[in-house]
Amino acid sequence: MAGRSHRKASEAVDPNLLADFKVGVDNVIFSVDTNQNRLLVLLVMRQEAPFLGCWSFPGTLVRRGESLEAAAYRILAEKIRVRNLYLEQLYTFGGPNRDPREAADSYGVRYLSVSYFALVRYAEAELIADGVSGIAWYPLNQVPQLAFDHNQILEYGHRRLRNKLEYSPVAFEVLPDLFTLNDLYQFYTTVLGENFSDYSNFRSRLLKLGFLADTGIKTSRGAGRPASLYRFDAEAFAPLKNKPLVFI
Amino acid sequence: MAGRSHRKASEAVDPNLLADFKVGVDNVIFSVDTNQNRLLVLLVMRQEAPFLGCWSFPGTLVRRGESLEAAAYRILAEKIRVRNLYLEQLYTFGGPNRDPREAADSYGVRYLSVSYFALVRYAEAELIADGVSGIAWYPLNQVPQLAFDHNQILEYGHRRLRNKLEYSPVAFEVLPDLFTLNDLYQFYTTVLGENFSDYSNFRSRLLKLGFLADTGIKTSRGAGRPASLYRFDAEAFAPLKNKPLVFI
DNA sequence: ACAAAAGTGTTTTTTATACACCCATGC
DNA sequence: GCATGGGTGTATAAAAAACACTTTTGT
Repeated sequence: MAGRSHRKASEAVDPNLLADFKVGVDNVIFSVDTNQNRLLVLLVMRQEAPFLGCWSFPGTLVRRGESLEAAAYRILAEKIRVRNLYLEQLYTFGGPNRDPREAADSYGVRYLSVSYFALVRYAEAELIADGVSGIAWYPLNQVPQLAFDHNQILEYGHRRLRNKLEYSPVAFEVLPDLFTLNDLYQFYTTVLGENFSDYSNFRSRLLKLGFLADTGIKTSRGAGRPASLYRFDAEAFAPLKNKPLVFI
Repeated sequence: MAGRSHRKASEAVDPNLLADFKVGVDNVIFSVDTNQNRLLVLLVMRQEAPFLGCWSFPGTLVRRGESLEAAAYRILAEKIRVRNLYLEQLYTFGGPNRDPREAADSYGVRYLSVSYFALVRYAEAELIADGVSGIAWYPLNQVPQLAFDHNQILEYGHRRLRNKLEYSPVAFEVLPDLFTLNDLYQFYTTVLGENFSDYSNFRSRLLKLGFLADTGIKTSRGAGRPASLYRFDAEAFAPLKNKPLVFI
């Protein structure tokens, strides 16, 4: 066992063995376009090497005195203005050679990425285009080759979204404040796949839970009977918060 | 918005603003003592400052060229010999001032901890006592004040264990190779709490799933009818792998 | 009038829950 | 023979799944 010959002490005696890191934070920001039933992810065009001109997640390196989460909020605020935001840590990618800058630097600085998972409302989210850097919502099935290992990070984020949808009310972080039950259903099907449930059953199950308030307002989308607009009632949901498995 | 005045470019122009990190890896290693029905976690006594003499999770700093996971395996192998090991990333804690060494160093090196969640079999796990450092299994409800933010990490790990128990077969990573259905039931109750299910129902549900193979071997624990020893049949489980929600 | 979308209800099947009861062993 | 833990079965309640049907709009 290689580690045994140097044991604990070596780390104190020969600190040169330790890797030096810069820590980056990358945000996988999801949203949904209710009108077109498309799941979206926010990409920005890199303005600097490495991967100049490549699409990537909005990211930044962590500054002195700054917490990881604060860094995540910082780039987010640089790229997008939102009223509502859901944010949680996703995963940490830290293998050597995941960032080409490592090779160039003979002192062996490593780049580690702590990724965050975010949900915003499409209509409320105002992208901050500074005229220089590209920024755009991409439908999930049209995401191109991304910088670094960001395609892998996206995989992770997508899986997290699918899982969270089943047992937590994250859908209401992405949907507009007022939505029809069909909007909600369509969102679930686009994320979870066609055959997750019958609309009629989905509908009655959700309504029975009692945290969807009918505003009485009707909305008409072309032909057909107008639908009621619903609102997520956080108070009514509160008692169910720690109960397992409420959706789907 | 403070970030706006320097924007992206500042990071390249004034790299002093970036924090320099050492990255640590800490393992939350769980096991069960089937005989006493106790959920255990592995702690080691710190041999150096800071928190000298304090109990903590086995951890190490990541070396040059070493991946996070490799570092996790490395300390694990230094502290314990196992035949079977389940390991996955848990969470990354990286706020400033989580490590007292940061304050001492005027150059502002930060210490970030990527925690890992591990499961091992108690009977097969051989602790490596080097005569110098303390190492011990602690029942979860007797864990003392730990070094750094390790009590918080433990919280996270415990929650992860509870969740995973419900939808994945991790129990069989901690239980001995051969176990009685009662062992399994007891494990679930100690982790999930008394009232998660009736024994009889738990039993028939699990058996119906078809991946528990009865070896026919009987074992007697004092009085009462001897119990059958079962084995987890990975092959029979394979087709259920990606199905949601199989347990509890 | 009729197609399209919204919304309701009913039937069937499956799963969960609560127990009651039989079985094999040690003392 | 009886206490102790192991193991089986059944009756009831609840939830999931399938699907038929009504209602309200636009054209």
